[in-house]
Amino acid sequence: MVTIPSRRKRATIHDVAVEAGVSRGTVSRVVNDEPYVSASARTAIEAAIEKVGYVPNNAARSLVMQRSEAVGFIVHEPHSLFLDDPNIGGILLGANTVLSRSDYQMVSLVIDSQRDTDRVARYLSGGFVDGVIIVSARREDPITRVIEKLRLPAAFVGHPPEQSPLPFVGIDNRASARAITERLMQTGRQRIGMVAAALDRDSGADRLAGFTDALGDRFNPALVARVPLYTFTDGVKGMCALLERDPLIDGVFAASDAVAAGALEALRHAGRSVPGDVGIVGFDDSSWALRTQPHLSTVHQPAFGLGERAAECVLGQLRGEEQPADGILLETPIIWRDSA
Amino acid sequence: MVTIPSRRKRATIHDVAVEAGVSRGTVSRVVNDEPYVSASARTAIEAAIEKVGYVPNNAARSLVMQRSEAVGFIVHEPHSLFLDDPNIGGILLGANTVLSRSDYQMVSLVIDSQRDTDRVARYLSGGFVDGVIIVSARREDPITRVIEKLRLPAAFVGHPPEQSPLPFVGIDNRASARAITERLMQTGRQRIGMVAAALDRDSGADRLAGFTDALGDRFNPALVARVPLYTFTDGVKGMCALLERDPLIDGVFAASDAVAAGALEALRHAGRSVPGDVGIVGFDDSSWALRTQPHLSTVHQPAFGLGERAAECVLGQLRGEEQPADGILLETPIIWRDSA
DNA sequence: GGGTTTTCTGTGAACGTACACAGATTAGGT
DNA sequence: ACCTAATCTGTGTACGTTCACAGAAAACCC
Repeated sequence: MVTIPSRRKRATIHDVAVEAGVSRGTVSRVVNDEPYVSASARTAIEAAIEKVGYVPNNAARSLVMQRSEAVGFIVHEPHSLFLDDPNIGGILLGANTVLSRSDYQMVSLVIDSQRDTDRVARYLSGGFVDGVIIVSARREDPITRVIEKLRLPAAFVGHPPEQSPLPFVGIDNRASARAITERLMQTGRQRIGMVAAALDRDSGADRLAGFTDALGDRFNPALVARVPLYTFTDGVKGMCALLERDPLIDGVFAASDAVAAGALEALRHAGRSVPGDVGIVGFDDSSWALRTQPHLSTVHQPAFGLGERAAECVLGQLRGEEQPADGILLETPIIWRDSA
Repeated sequence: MVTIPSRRKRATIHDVAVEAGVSRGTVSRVVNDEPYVSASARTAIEAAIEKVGYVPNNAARSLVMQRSEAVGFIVHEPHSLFLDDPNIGGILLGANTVLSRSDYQMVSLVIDSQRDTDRVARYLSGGFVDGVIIVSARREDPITRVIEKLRLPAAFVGHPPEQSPLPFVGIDNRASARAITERLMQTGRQRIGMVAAALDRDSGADRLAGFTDALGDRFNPALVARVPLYTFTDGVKGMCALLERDPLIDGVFAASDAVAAGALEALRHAGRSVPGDVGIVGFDDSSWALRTQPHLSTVHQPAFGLGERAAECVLGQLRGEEQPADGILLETPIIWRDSA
């Protein structure tokens, strides 16, 4: 009868040591290429590693080293973020680029339910990551408490959580909204409205605030349509509402590019030309901006840069450097295209 | 002089034991809520855990348990996938949903460079994950070899890697392309062309093959425009090429919804009406499909379902169940809207 | 050739947990 | 009151590394 070695155990550093006729210590030195190992020992060990198919066990390593060389990238509310938010991919890649350069493994953790929250909290607590980057749409995030309690090096991206000492990297939504609204006013529009979205989030509220800042005395509360989400369909609805309230409206600031695309659709339906009858500007400079006809004038959101800076912030903390208590705000250039 | 406990060491199970006046074993039983522990001990231990702020160390646990309760989700070529591929988010959420239900932590690993490939390979080797789901656009993926060598439970999603025994979950691109082309033919179109994209990938090549299958004798090689990527801009280019070759073209199968959106743009520019002059169908049923005017008739790709099945496949292997050697193909219903 | 430095190697302890085992206590049935 | 069974608890070992330390060997200098 033949015994089937259905699942052979993984080779350990000890197996390599006996195979090469040396001690564990010497093998360890070769694996982490430290000095003070003879040429003969080195070649023997390398051959042995190849022969037994040795790969170091990270769990054991991070247990004794007290670190994992990994940084978590937490995405909360993925339904809205992954499927609608065009920035998330850029942030992710920016963060990965920086972490990769320092040989940190980025692991993204998706939180999609209460169960996920608990599990991710356990994961973070368990020493599987040395730091964490959080992209959250929520003002108050239960995972924030866990991170604070663990004193885990962290960085928020997008906008800061309420009442949290954690550092963050973001953009100045209010100033950017003000800037692009002023630019729209300079085109000579007289009746400017806004489709404001996601007012329950900092970003949404700030964009509306920037809009009113820009209009000053000329602000007309009736020309603000409020919709729940940064989506195409909410853009359609919001624009329809504005047209009903003022058929002569000639300028619109949409809270996001997706909203702007929806507004464009509503205007087309209503027989208005853009930018002829109505000038419209968006926010994000996402892939939406070039998919519409005409292309959108919008505020560029430096997604990749946000990811990079967040990663640098976490790496800095890992190196023991003190980080600025205030958040970092990145520049948001205005991209002027054809829609206004 | 006051000593500042700048970074207090994390409490261990041993600290809890001392605090509660019991042994490590009993604490362990409480933490993993096993039976055979008295009510008094339990309350004392729970209080002690709270007091010293104990959180179990996963690295130590997975070292002794020889498993990590985590499954990797590898995304290769994120530039094209995250930013253009509308399916990735759905796959990710589907996989997470299933894994979450079994209390597995899903960790996504992004491969964006050679350096990343090596690091991810080390990460997988190191015992940080018990299994892996791979979403790759590449036919030949270096990470595949690593996984095979490690005998790590795995599942490919999208389409199978070449010459690999690893199980996969996907759709039948060829049959789906054939089906929707036939549906387009049934609308009475006489001169049907295709904007074929990404012919270096299985999906791209299969979609073209399905198209020629459907046309049979009526296939006209001149009416196939080949473009490199599944993108909007390539769609514009491809459609322009088709219009040049046959100005009377009245039906188009676009290799993806993004390509179809580009084609629509080109047709609008050329003054053709859709679906009046030209009928057009896409592939993916992505968010593009409802953003265009008119909405796209397309092949629905069950992204969420693909993720679910891939996760189930990996979980099955972890439970020791034998998996079907052949891949699993999911249904792809045709969604008929206004563009044809 | 003796002493000092440099290079190389092996050993034991530690990291924080789970688990098997043994021992102690309590409960249950005659 | 005794025996058996059930319940509860503590101890030692193992998981696979890294690191400090102690020696051994080689190299170098007067």
